[in-house]
Amino acid sequence: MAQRNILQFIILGLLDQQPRTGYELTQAFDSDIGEFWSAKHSQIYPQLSKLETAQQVTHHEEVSGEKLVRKRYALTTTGKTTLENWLSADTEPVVGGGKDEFAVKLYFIQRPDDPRLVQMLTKQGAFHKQKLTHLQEQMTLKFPAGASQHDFGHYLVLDHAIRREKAYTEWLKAALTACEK
Amino acid sequence: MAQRNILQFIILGLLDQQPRTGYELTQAFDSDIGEFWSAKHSQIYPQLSKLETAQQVTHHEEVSGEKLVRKRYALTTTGKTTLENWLSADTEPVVGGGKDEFAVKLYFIQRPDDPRLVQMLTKQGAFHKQKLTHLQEQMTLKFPAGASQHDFGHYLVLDHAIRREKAYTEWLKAALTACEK
DNA sequence: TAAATACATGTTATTAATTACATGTTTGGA
DNA sequence: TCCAAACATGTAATTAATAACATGTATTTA
Repeated sequence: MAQRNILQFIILGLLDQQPRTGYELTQAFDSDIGEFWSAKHSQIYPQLSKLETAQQVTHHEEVSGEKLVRKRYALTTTGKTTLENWLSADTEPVVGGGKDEFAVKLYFIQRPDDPRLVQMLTKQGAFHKQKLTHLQEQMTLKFPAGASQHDFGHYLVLDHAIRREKAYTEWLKAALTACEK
Repeated sequence: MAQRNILQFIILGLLDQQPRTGYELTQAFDSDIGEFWSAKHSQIYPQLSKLETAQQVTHHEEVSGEKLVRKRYALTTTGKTTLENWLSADTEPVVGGGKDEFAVKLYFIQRPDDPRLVQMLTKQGAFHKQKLTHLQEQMTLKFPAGASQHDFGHYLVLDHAIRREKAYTEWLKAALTACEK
């Protein structure tokens, strides 16, 4: 893509929650936030450098063990301002709702009796059902009492992800029904 | 990103439906298929050239009016085979469910009483509700009798898009309720 | 104690995608 | 008949993102 470098703001947001290392930032994209954004370490480390050059973040070095040096990054006041500005700015809704190779494939399979359809739908269904289960487990684990006062954003995105996966599995189920009759 | 050049297969799929010009392919991404994939003409024209070099497509020239030359592309048998192979191949489900700047923003707004929340949720809600309505109109327009034998894939992705937008609006509504109490 | 795995940080090469540049034609309406 | 909008096709510059390259440390476990 060629977005407006949203990654930088996400990094600022994560560092606002708590100071983190590049490694920890990378890990963050493997958990909840990964449902709605992703980035590899090869994108994160250079971005951290740029943010530091731009005075948005600073780091201090931590030594663990004998020689391992870890760089823990934190927001500067400038960085905090940048983050707040982004959070307060209008978010233009993305028109095309993301990319979905599977959906596109189905688009090109015209006939409901295509021999490949059932297997395709079943397989994807299994995957998304499993993912849904995992997300629901996360929810009961992290928010056993429902929406919380602190961590409200976290609750919202988890709920979002669950609803999305639910809708996805239901779509697959309906599709399966529609092509079996 | 750096996908496995899925665009090429989508172009093949679109050309399999009917021969098209680069311009018409571009337009295709503004309609239904645009819900699950997008591409600009600056990506399409070069890709068409590559596909032609690779013998996947051919074109013939049409003259309209005095001098305007249109290139209408069609699949070769090789191209048809490539397409079928792609359609038959396993589709690995994408782990991270796409990117959503709005969702990420909410993630960083911890407090449910944040003064920005209501406006944000309301605004996005209006957009997605409108989009949902538009999609539902498309559905009743194109498939007044429900799922069709021909054009089944088209029906599926429309249904998919509708369910997605419905889930999105319901999430926003629930979020609004949750942060207002 | 050896090996495997996780921790940790970077760079390089390549691909995917958008934005902007560039040019011209056709059609329909004011 | 002029003008705007849609039609039509390309290229160039830049950015975003992934995959692969590269290297080394710390911890756990067999």
